[in-house]
Amino acid sequence: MAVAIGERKRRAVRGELSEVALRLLTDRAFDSLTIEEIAAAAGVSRRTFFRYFASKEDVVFAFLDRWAVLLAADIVARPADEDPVAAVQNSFRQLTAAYNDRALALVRLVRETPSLQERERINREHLRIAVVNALATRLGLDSERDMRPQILATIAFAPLDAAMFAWFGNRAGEEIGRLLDEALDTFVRERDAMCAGLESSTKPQRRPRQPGRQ
Amino acid sequence: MAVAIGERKRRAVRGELSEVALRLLTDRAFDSLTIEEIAAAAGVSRRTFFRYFASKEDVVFAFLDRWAVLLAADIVARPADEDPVAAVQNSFRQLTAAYNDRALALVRLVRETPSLQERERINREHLRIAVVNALATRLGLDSERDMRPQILATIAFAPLDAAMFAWFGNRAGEEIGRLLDEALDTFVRERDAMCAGLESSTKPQRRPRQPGRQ
DNA sequence: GGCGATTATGGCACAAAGTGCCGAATAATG
DNA sequence: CATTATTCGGCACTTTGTGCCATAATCGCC
Repeated sequence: MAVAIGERKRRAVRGELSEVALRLLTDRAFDSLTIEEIAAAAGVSRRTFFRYFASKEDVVFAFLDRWAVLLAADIVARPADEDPVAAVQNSFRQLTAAYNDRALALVRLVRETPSLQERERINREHLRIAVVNALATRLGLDSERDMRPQILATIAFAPLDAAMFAWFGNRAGEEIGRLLDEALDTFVRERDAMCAGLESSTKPQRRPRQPGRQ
Repeated sequence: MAVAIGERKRRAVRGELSEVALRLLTDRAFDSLTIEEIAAAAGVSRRTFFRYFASKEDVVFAFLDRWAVLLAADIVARPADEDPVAAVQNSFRQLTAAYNDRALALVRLVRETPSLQERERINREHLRIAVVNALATRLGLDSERDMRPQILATIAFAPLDAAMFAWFGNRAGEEIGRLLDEALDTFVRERDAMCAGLESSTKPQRRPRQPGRQ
């Protein structure tokens, strides 16, 4: 039986398709580029394209997905004694530092294409879930029953989100690492005011029963 | 000129379309339901459907969008002296209390339909942006230059997200208000540990320059 | 109420995504 | 070389979403 060592060839074709599509996308808008053209430029048929990518968006995220996987893996692999929230920060800092120009151009493309933004949102959600599970594992908690991993993940992402948002917005020129520094600084300096306000205003309204589980 | 008091009729048709679609969706899966059927059941043509809704998803979110708008408006309209983070909590608590069964069934539908989940993500993003702007206005800050509104919004959403996630997940039976209480409680009790860990681990690594703005 | 203008509607055609199916080319195995 | 599995290409089909135009409903006005 020809049991398909074609796994190697399959990768090659997939890479070629990505390559061609990304090259075409430097000139054209994502929506105006049809799969017909991508397939033709790569020398395969439209039908074959769909055997390698489930959708037009996939051909762009073939790169970006890898980045997210890398980040998640790095977070999980960090030393167990490191603070979980800090671990997320450090992994992020490390991977953004290694960002090459091509990935940066891709991020730009995603930012100005609605259908790609959707995929990015899904990616972020997956990443978040991965982080939640990683944090739960570190703390020895069940993320299905205990809310702490969820809360911790949100806290960890807060400075990241703020930095990314500023970068995507009107501060694209600045370095992402510096923006993250600023976001962390803001977070640390403002935390007392935040928590104080939250505490004083919600507690008198309704006394939450103490959750029984430890 | 027939300047179209048809605004009234337009609303009626839109409502009818929504009504019909939602009724059909109690039996059928979202993906298997075609616009052709919705239009036929409502007594209009497929082409006319697209004059009232831009996509099949819109017909579901005609209801859900209103809820998000209400929440955003309620947050903005809260007394100015109330703590911003607490304001978000209280608005959310108030609106979820008024959640009727239909909206609940809709949320279920969204949860089990990928294409609708996508729209929900967009909704959340819009809501978040609205909250950021509302917080910026309260604090007299420019959300384009200052990261504090971003950070505050994330903090405010953290317990909400945790509560919603638990509710959507394996604790759908419990009351959403109680879950929010638990999330808030967790947040308040854990905040010191979180911030301590974050501080000690990031600062020695790279000293962020103090941002100049006050 | 009738008439001209505006607006909504329906039908048609069309592009493009995505999928199922089948025959042909291709490559591995004996 | 022959067989057999796998991939590829082409074709047809469904569905979404949009542009265009003729027709029917509606409105303002006389």
